[in-house]
Amino acid sequence: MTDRSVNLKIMSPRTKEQLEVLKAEKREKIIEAAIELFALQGFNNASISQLAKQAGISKGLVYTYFESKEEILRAIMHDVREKAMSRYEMPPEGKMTDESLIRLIDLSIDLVLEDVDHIKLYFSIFTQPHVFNLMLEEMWEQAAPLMKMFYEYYEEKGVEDPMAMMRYFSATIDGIQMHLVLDPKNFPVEQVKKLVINQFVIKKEK
Amino acid sequence: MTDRSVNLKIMSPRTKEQLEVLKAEKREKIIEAAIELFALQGFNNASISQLAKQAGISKGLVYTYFESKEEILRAIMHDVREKAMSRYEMPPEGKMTDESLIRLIDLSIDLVLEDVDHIKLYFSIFTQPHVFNLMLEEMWEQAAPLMKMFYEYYEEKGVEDPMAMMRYFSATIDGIQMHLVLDPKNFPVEQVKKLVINQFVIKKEK
Amino acid sequence: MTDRSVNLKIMSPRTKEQLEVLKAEKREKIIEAAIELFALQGFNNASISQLAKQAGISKGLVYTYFESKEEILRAIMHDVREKAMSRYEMPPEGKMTDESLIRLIDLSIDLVLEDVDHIKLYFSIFTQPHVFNLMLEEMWEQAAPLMKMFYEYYEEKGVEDPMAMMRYFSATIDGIQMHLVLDPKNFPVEQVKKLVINQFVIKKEK
Amino acid sequence: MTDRSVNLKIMSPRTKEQLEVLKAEKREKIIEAAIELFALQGFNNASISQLAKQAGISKGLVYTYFESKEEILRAIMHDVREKAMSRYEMPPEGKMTDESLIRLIDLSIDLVLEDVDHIKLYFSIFTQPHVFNLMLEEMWEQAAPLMKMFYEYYEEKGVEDPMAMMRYFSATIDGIQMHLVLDPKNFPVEQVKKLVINQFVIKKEK
DNA sequence: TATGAATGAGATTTCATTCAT
DNA sequence: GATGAATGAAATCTCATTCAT
Repeated sequence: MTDRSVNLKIMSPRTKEQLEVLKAEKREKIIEAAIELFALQGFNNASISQLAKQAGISKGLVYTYFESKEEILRAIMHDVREKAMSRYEMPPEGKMTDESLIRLIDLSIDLVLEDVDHIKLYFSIFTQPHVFNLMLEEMWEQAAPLMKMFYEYYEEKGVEDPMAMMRYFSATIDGIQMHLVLDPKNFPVEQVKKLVINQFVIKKEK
Repeated sequence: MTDRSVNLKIMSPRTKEQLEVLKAEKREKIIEAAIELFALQGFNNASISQLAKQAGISKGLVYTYFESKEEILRAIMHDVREKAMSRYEMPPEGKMTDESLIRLIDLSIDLVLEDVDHIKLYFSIFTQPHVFNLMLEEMWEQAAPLMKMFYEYYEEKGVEDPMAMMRYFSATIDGIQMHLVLDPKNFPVEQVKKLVINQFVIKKEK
Repeated sequence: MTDRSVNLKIMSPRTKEQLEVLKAEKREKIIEAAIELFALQGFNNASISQLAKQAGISKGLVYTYFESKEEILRAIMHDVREKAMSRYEMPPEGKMTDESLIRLIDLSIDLVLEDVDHIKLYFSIFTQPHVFNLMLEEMWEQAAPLMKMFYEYYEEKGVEDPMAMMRYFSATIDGIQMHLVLDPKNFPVEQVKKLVINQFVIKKEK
Repeated sequence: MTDRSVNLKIMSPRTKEQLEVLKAEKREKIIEAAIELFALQGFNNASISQLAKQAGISKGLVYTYFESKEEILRAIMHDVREKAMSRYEMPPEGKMTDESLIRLIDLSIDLVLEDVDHIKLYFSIFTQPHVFNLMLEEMWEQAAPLMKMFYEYYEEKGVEDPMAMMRYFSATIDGIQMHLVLDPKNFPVEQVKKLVINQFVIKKEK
């Protein structure tokens, strides 16, 4: 007991920033472990015990960084979206161009391949009724500006029903992402990319 | 035949046929309740207690009709696929035609609309890691003949990469079904149908 | 419904005795099934469902013949003792003789061999604390006259401590019975019988 | 070093050694409670709830120390045998002597008297069909060397059928132990010991 | 900050017993 | 008498969360 208190005395107090960084790092560690575990076992079937073991810390410590199991989930979901969005450079002046659209298609497929675990989890969580309702609003908020751009893009290209086209496009992308997650090894990524671009990037103006 | 005959009436057990019918009916009742409950709460979060209450029976009785919670799940999944397959008339001689393909597209969308609850459940269950693995094999078995027909269809139409086209098609359909489930009211069904048909039904042979 | 009631009318009513006999027979059938089942699975782990199936009747019918699961147990125990006692011809004038003692030793071993199932059950039930207490009194009542005879027998033979001898004897017999039950095939029955007789039947008066 | 040092004291987790000790102590506490409870109610009829109450802990905690109800049982059985064996000093050079045999007889009776609860439980568990089979093998392994010594002992003493004698002896001891457990207060221990020694310890070589 | 023992609510499942038919 | 669907209490076990250290 005394030994330990002596050790403390010689440790210089950390600055606030250092502490913040440490905290963020440990949070990240827990999230990484959670993604792997939840993706493998499902959210409900994975226990905090397992998570703690996977992260190499104690059960109790998890609750220093997260208030509840659900909060871990929310943090993961947030991260995934954050990461995805940060990679996409929004088209200048809020106007979708052919090039920007092609980049988006590329990215929406590449992101899945780079991180199948995250996305698999994303799908499995996301389709849970209870979770889905929690996130719906936040998603629409994030997606709204992009949707608007699509609409205007197809409108300008003279597509008959730009709204339907936009919906069709986003459904197609989600379908491809889902299939990628379920069977990333055999999916013919490059050929499908070409087919998507062929269909949804409209080269000639009317 | 009046009072006396009443006294003589044997209180006899139900016949086997009666029991069979009653049993099937109650099973159906439980399944219906389960679909609604699981779709609302997710499979894991719904308890047998809740299910029993929803079905208007006692907890214990559930186990007269199903051996475990998982068996209820399997029964539902089986029903969904059964129902879907039973509605699709396979193309004659195992050869996909334009008309047959159009019917398939129609049906794959109509089925969802007719029974959003079932399909929502199907998606939410299906994307659970553990469940997905359980069903993968069974699904491929069912899907294989259809996939073969697609391949041959696109091959004959002179499509450059029939395999990719087939994969693209099935991903697209799944994406649309997912979006339908998530937002059945606002999805522009008919317009999207047209777009799908336009893209995947190839009218002119090369 | 009508058919069956018609059939009833032409069946002549059974006499009371016939009914009694039928009832006793069905009881016996249930008991036989119970012995086999309980001996195999243990009393607690065997369910009434299994018992009914084994006996070839319905669950509900069991309760026409027995008030509870425990009553079945008591009936079995009673039967076992009944059967054992009925085979032993008490010594005349309540005085134990060498011959009578030899017969008793023989019988106490032969009975086990003839019906290992019953006795195995008897041991497994009997050593359950709760059951044991229920039966203790009844057993002493039954055993008391015999014990008295042993005591007088050893007293008359001039044994130093007849009470201890009597206790030793009954413990020995129970030990042998237990071993017989646990391993009836390899136990050297005849030789052990000889050893027991040698020790506990005292040929020469003092 | 006074007030300040108090403030500095880390609320640190217990060291591994401390935990090990505490854990072992609590395990022992649970086992003690289990023995008492199981001996009183029987293994099957005693519930984990009752056990937890008896041990003064929560239901859940039982599962921190034991994986299942059965494991508690195995732990008890193991302890009983362990304790019994540890008290018996095996005869030197693996050769049974008169003195060693007398000590064994003494011990096999004294052990029961010292710990009727354990042994009562042992009998009640042990005669359960399912449990008995689980333990048979382990028991024979433990008993085999002793049995061999008995055989050789009686062989050397010129006993006619050493195998039968050995079987007879072990059955007798078990019978006595059983009777001791059932009625420890009135059993004439010392006198019966003498009778056993008289019979099974053979003083004169042929 | 870090630990993991402890809690207690709740989940799934079993089963003796009842009762309408 | 005979059936087995139905009940409901209770059993075993799990786990998110708390808290003393």
